[in-house]
Order: sequence, then structure tokens, then C-alpha cells
Amino acid sequence: MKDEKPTSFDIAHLAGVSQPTVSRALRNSPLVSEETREKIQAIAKKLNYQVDINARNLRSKETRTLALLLCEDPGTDDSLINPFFLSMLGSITRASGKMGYDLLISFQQQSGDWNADYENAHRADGIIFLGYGDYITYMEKIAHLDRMGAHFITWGPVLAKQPGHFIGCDNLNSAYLSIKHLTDLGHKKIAFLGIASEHRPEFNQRYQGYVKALLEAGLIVNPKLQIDADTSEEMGYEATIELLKGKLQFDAIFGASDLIAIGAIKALQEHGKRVPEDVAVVGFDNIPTASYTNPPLTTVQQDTKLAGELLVENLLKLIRGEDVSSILMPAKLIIRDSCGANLR
Amino acid sequence: MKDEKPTSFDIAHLAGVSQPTVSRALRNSPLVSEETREKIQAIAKKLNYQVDINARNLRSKETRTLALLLCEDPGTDDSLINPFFLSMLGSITRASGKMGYDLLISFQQQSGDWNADYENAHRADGIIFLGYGDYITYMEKIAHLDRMGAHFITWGPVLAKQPGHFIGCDNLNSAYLSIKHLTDLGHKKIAFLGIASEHRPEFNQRYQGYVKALLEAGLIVNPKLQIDADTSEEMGYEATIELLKGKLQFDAIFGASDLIAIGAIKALQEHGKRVPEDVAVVGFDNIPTASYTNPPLTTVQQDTKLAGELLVENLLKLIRGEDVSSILMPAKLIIRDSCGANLR
DNA sequence: TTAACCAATGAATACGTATGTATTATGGGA
DNA sequence: TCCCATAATACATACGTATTCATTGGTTAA
Repeated sequence: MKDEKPTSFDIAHLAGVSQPTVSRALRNSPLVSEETREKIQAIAKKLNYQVDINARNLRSKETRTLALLLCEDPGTDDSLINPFFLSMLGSITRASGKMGYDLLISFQQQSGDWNADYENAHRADGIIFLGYGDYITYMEKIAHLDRMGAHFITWGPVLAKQPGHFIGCDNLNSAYLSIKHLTDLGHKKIAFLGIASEHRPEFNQRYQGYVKALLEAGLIVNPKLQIDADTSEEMGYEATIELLKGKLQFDAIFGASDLIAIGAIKALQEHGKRVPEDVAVVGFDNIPTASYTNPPLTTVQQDTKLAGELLVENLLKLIRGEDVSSILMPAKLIIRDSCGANLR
Repeated sequence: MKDEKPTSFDIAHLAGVSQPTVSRALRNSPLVSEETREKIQAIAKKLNYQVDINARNLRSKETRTLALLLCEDPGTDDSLINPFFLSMLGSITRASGKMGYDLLISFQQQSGDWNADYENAHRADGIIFLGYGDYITYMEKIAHLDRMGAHFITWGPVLAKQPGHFIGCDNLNSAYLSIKHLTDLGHKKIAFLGIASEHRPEFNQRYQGYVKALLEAGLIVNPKLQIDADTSEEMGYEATIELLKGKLQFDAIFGASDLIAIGAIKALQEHGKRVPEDVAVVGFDNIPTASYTNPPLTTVQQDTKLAGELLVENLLKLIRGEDVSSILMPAKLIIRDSCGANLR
């Protein structure tokens, strides 16, 4: 900035009052007479005065800032982010803005040095964690934060006992619904593409929903129809190739995320399989691209707008010291063409 | 946080030195002996000490933070952001992290109160502006910032004389190339969907590229083949309907953004036109969805990774007081199926 | 009339760090 | 032996605000 920024002292001088009076007047304190307040605010406006955030934060010990830490999948391409998280990011940004909080964002390599000490450094009043990643590793990391009494909330799997607070979608029932949709359509050999282990509880919950739906339909659960795949088109593609190479027959694929499902469709079509006539495919997330694939992808939609609002809202509750419990959000099946329902 | 955060005084006390020595030791100042430094750093680590950002910033008068202001299109759906800007956002986040800067993000309604006084409030050292919007309005707003000597940089149209600094893609030549591609393919009646006015210089530049290519191919420029459309699928759809309703024939459409082009394809197909056989379509941006449309969209790819890096890099230069000039980035034509080139 | 009271403001200070200046100890050169 | 240069540290202070406490002048009630 060219010329020195005006301080509350400058205003005080011009208004012929003391600095504390300026501080109070600008915050509309009832301790200041209306006349004085108006004079001070007029001068402040004329000087284009802005309270120095650092001085204010230092003094008042709060930052009115939230930190959003986006934990990246290990092998993420440098400029590509899972579209689902981008949607969450947008929603969180809006929600925190609406609540009068600034938002600091940072991408964290899960392997790297986790400088999650945002709160400790008085950089933010609280932290929102976002992103798939290894759950076990994550738990170790946040145990530390929890011990320190930090304020943070996570978008992720809601499990029985976890330290900290989580908001997540009802993965089990959502997956159950979409698999049930497939079995209702008569599919009997449904493959699950996605990591099913405690390291990825969200996928694991979806797998449990898958199992539940199969059993309920009187079908056999064949573990060989579950192929590990992380959230990316490539992984979905490769997993499908692996599936095709195997001798097992299958008439449907559940991709644990849309990117996986999209990769699967590509692999199937390249190997002469028609979707959905030969193999039905459903995904999870309803990313923007899902409605443009060929055929359009049947998938599970999570309400990212609501999710973002809940994350911010509950984090602020934590900061205020109020009670917060984890929240399980319902999701909705979006039926398009890739499942074959529209063929009938 | 549960217990009081340790300060540099606490460490000083434990180490038997003075507070300034702690400050220096933690910043690896050569004024501190190696022995003392190691002792202090060990204590700091044990206490999980973090420098208080606000105190540091207050004292040193810099924040090591950049602000990213995303100006929204007026009618944007609440949780939807133009995918192109999301890609930029990801790249900028990474770039600023790499340079050791925190990133504050905020969505600004162009109509609303523009509290762009981030720098004046010592909230950030500089500002990056992102987003299409009314250029004239924007210019008025930043004139104020410019007068104040603020440090800011804009992703946008690079014009002859502008206050401030811009980085943008070579809209004219990029559009020229893609239109030339269409004329080379034999198309003669090419429509331009996008706002062509000084309020939207980026689109306007693309329009000029369109005109240049037509003239060069010996074709007539018919102003009625230009239909205003803002960046959204809906606007592209509606503009195409308008085009279809008119009596004018056309054999190709240039969408000034991918979203517009996608909306156009939808409208065309719904009205029995085959793409690209009856009408070829090209877009601009290469958003992720572009490769999944049916047919896949021929479009212009901007290097968002490089763009983000350049924005951050040059903003830091401005902050350091170095000279910066506006930068025009080349873009690349991505040929897929919607232009018909692959039919031959 | 006077004591008590309230409204409005000023004075003093704390927040935690970084930095310019002063101080001490140490060693080398004359 | 004495002086000066250097290294290492301590001392003092500034950054700009918010808050606690003290002060002032004017008003009300006894």
C-alpha cells in the first residue's frame, strides 16, 4: 500500500477523542454517544479505515477464520481434484462466508508434514477436514489434535466410536438402495469396485450396504467380485480390466465413486460390452460429469450444500463450546440410463 | 484449546534465556549460537509451541497470506461454480502453498458490498481476482484498489490499457484457431454463442478471433449469427433455441465457453439435429465434462496449472515491489468428435 | 444543598512477537 | 598489559487494538 494505513489513533486525533473511544464507536458500543459515534464513523469511512485484523485478533484472541484442510488422495494429478470435494468446497466457502467467517484453504498431502496446527498458531478458530484418505492414519493424526482440545470437524464416515466429530453420508443405506435397485432390475452377479477395508470406512460402509442388499435378494456374495479401486477414473478402468480378465461372469458393476464407475464404463465399452444392456453400472457422488457420460450414470447424490452448511454450523458450535454430535446424512438415488432401468 | 498456549516467554524461561533470543533461535537467526538454538528448538518442539500468527503479523506487518476473490456470475446456482474456475482454484491453492503462503478464499457477489479491503485490513498481502463478470463494473471497483496502492492481480482479459495487472489466455487467437479449424472442415455458416460486448472482453476477444477467421476464409460475418449467452448450460441451451427458431441456416456453433457449447448440443439433439453431422460444435475451456459429452467436445484448453502458478508468482513479485507486466497465455485446440474432424 | 449516581470519555495496559540498541564476555593484536 | 573487534545475549520498545479501571461533568433524589 502506498501511504501508511490510518490507525484508530489517527481517527481519534481527527475526531478530538481518545483511541479507545474510536475502538468502541466503530464497534457500535452503547458506551459511546450517538453523536460521537457518527462523527467517528464518518471519519473512518473518509479515511477508508479498516481495523487491523492482526492487532484485533491478537488482542481479542479469536480470528473469525476457519481452516479447510483438503487431504488429497495419494496419487492425485497435480491440478485435478475430485469434483465431489470441489462441490463441497464451494458449499463450505459460502456457508462460512454467510456466518461472517473467513476461510483459509490448504491441500495436505497425507504423507507429508501435517501442519494442522492452524488453531494453535491462532491462524483459525477451527478446522474442517475434507477428503478421502487412509482412515487409520488420519485417526492417529487427529488424536493429537483432540488431546490439545482443538476445534475441528470432519467430513467422513460416521462410526460407532471415534474421537472428534464427523458429518457424513449414510453410505451403507445409500449403497444398499442402489444395489437393491440393481437386484430389483434382475441383476444377480454384481461386482463391487472400491477398497473395502477399515482403511477406507466410507467405501467399507458402501460394501456393507452392497452385501446387505445381495443377501436380502437371496444372492450369493462372491468376494472375488470385489476389486480394490481408489477414487479415480484410472483405478476404475484398471479394476474393470481385471474383472474382465477373470473367469467370473458379472452383469452389473457398482462403482464406489462416480470416477470409478466412469472408468468402468470406459473399460467395458472398449472391450465390446454394452452398458447397460450387457453390464449395468451405477456410481456414487453425482459429480457434474455423471449426467453427461454415455450412457448417463445412475448414481447416489449427496446434498453437498446441506453438508457444507452443517459442517460450518457445527464447527462454530464447537468453537462456542456447545455440544455437537455426529450427523448421518441421507442420500438420494438418481436414476439415469447406465443401470438399465430406462430400457424397460 | 484446553490449556494456555505456550509463548516465547515460557520457552525463554525454561531455556534460561531472554524472549528475543527465543524469537531469533526459532527463526534460525545466525545471531544465536548453535548450542542455544538447539536447546530452544527442542523445548519448543516439546511444548508443541507455535508462533502466534497474529502477533507475528502485527509486528512484522506482513501476513504471508494471499486472498482469492472469486467473483460469481450473477445468476449462479448456489452450490455450482464454473468448473473452469474450480480448476484454477485448485491450481492457485497449490501454487500459493508451495510458495509458503496461506490462501484465503471468498466468493463475492459482484453486486454486493465488495469488501475487497483484505489488504488494507492486513488480512492478506495481496489479492487474486478470478471470475467472469461485468468488466466495466469491475474496472470501477479496482480503480479504487489501484489508487490505494494495493497489490492485486486478475485472471482476465489482457487489454491495451488497464489499471492493475492481468494474466489471461490469448482469447482472440485461440478462438481464431478453433474457428479456422471449422472453416478448414468446410463449414461456412458458423454461429457464435456468447456475449460480445465491452462488458465481457474475454468473450469479445473470442468474437474478434471468430470474425478474423471468417474473413480470412472469405466468409461473410452475419451479426445475426451471434447470440448473447452467459456462461451456463441453460444460457447455451436457450441461445441455441433462439438460433433454431430464426430462419437463418447454420452448420456450426462456436460456444464461447464449454458450458454454453454443452447446452447447445443438448438443444440441437433435442430438436433432431445430429452433432456433428448436421451441426458441428466447439467450446472453450476444456472442463472435465467436455470429454464425456456425446459426442465428446472439441474445445480450447487453457493451462490452468501454469495460470495458477503465474498468478501467484507475479502477485508475489508485486508484493516485493518488483516490476510485473501482464501476460498473455497461449491455449491449445483439443480436437474431439463434436467438430466432425474425426468423421473423415 | 449535597451526596449519590449515571453517562461519556480518557488513561493505562495487555496481547505475543520482532528488532534496534546496549551490554557483556572473549580473544587477538600491538 | 591494554584496547578493540567480535560474538552472543539481554534490554527496551513498537506493532494496533480492546478492555479494565479511573475520571469528569452533569443530573437526580433526599
